[in-house]
Amino acid sequence: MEVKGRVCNNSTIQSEDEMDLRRGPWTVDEDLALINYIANHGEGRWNSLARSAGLKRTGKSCRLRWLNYLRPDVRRGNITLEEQLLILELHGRWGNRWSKIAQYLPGRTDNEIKNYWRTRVQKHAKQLKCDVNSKQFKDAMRYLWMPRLVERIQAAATTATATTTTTSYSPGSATTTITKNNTTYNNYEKNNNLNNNIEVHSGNMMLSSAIMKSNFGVSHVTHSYTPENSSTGASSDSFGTQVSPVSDMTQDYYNNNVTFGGNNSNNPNPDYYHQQAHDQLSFLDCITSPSGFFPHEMDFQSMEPNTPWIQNNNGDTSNGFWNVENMLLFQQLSENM
DNA sequence: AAGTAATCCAACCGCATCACG
DNA sequence: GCGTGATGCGGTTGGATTACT
Repeated sequence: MEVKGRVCNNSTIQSEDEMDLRRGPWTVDEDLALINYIANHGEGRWNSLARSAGLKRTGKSCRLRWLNYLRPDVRRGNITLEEQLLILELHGRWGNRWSKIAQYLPGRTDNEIKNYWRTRVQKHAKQLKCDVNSKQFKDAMRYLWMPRLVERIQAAATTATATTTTTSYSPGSATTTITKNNTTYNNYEKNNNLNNNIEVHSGNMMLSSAIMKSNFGVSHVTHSYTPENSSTGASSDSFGTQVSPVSDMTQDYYNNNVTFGGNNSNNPNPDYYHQQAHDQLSFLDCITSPSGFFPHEMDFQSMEPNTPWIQNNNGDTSNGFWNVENMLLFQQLSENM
């Protein structure tokens, strides 16, 4: 698809390049051009970058493509249960502040989170015939959906085998420790050393661990994690593993064989995780949300994991979450509030 | 197998804010 | 202080894919 650029209303004469701007899906060649240019010159100054790289794209388009797709630390694949839980919680706190929420889900872009919210969460609201921002729906999320997610995370954690990664939680210091292959990493600071393969997010796990501890008496979680094929990695929302349209050279890039700015850094933006570490939610923040995440009256601990309202016929608990029984429970819940 | 509906998500748009001369 | 360009953010769109009939 090739679309001519718009003529500015001030009628200034546009250069040939500006008049020939491309729009629509990016080609592999364009991706490679952008990747190569950023590998050699770094990112920023997107308009001039687009011109210098020989891309007939706007700077905006280049920036978006890089940030949402080509950046090496962009995480592909399903939104995990932990991530779902975190998104629900953080959205309850900040609303549609997608970029802010994305800061707490390393590798996830604001766009991806926004899409998740619009497609999955709003779908549930639609099924309930209520507004996604209504108190009714927020309560349903808080008292039905989120506890169920916690249960499933716990279930996945306890049944996991072949563990390569453990996550522990230290209440006093609000520190999450990740251990992989006998190497220990603390919080985000060393996340970059995980070579983009291990994808445990301490922000998520801190929240999840905290909730598990406070609601289930679990103080230490051992968590097996294989992003594309694990009980927690596979979202109950069924969307397939995405294959990036990349060539061998791009694969080299993903395998960290391309250096950035000649400094051998795998991450073009080394401050990325430091910022997240700096903004990290505290443990108390996590378990004491402004809305009162788990009130004592709600005894989720005693809930049977296989109560009918939790599962549909397929055992799927997300897409089919709002079945008839859920609706009834939801109604009862609404009436009691 | 074919047609249709539903869903997903990459990309675009407009607006707000920031940085700089 | 003002103008301009760059950047960032949230909302929306539309093509591709998947599910359903």
